[in-house]
Amino acid sequence: MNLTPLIQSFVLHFGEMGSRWGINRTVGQMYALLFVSEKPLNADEMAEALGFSRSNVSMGLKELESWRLVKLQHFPGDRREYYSTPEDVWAIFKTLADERKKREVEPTLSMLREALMETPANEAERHAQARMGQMHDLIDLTTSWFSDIQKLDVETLKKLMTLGAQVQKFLEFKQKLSFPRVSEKE
Amino acid sequence: MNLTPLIQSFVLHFGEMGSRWGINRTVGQMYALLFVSEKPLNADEMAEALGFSRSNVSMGLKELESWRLVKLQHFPGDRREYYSTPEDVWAIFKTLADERKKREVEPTLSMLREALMETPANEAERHAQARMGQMHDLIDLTTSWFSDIQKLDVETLKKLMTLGAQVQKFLEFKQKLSFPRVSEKE
DNA sequence: TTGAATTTTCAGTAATTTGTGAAATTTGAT
DNA sequence: ATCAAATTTCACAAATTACTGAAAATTCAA
Repeated sequence: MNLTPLIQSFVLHFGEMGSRWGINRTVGQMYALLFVSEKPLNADEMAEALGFSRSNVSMGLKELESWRLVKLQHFPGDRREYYSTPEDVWAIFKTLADERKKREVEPTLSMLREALMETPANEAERHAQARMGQMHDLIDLTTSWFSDIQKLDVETLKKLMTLGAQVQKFLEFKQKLSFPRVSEKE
Repeated sequence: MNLTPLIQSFVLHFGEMGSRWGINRTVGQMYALLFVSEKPLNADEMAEALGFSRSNVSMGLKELESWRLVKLQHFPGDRREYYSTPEDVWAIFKTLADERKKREVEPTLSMLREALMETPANEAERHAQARMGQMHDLIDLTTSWFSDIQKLDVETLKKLMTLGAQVQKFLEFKQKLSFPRVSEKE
């Protein structure tokens, strides 16, 4: 791996983290390399920089494309394909969240909903369904909220986050508007 | 696996999902089994229900304990250890988030901060640092916001989520308070 | 069309991760 | 202290996943 120590440590860390999140280590490294690269890279450059076989890079890029995490482009007079990552880190984050939602959250919600349709055969199943219901509601609420939030433009999102737990005050305020003049209890 | 089809499909799905998130499939299944179980289970019961070896269950439980995802308890006159999951799904979610933050997010932020301290040796490194800075800020903002939000009690949290993107209105409102009487342009 | 450049596929191997059974350790009742 | 019950450890085997090189397929310029 002929990268400067600075970039190398980033690439290696990212590969390591990737593997903890169910992403192949070398794919994580490829992504990290593209992320910090000044200019788009072709597969040979990546294979060379990371010390992987050309075919491994090809498969890794396919994987990254399926996650919509890389952009493909061409340069005039050069047949090779050049890859890069979007510049906007928030956009990247959103893409990743969307894709995980589609691949993991939605199938899980479907499975839970189907299980909840069944008539429980005994007390154990009745209890299991109650638990699945709790899990379903948590996932459902969390992810719909998340996609709501995602629709905000980045600047609004940043403001919201910077505000942090202050939002609580807003909720209290809203509460008062809905039930004016009610005593302070609760 | 001598479980009813309803419970079995939940357990299997959960194992599958676990493995996509970097969690050993059998550990995922063990967790799922405990999650839907009416009463705490001991290791032998789990091994029996899931068809795993006793030693595999032992290691899986250690793993789950390290994530603080299971509760251990004893019953009078029984030396064996019984495991269960917390009843409150939101509490479970928070534990998981805390643990992932500690294990993955914080080390990543440290790595990024260290990289950002270095003096860039050339233009490529300068650019890489800029990118790492962007990533650092996103992770930092997102996670501090998340831990702020997490501090809210569950009821408030639910209200907030139910509100969804309406929060935007709050932000606009706040904006007006900070700069009253300024013309409407952005 | 031909053929060189480029990318993809895939069968086989390598590496890693997971699971097991037997042995060792710990626990607690007597 | 002793011993059986319970749990943990760990070396090995099994299973899964990742990587490679060679061959096949695709692309595009001439």
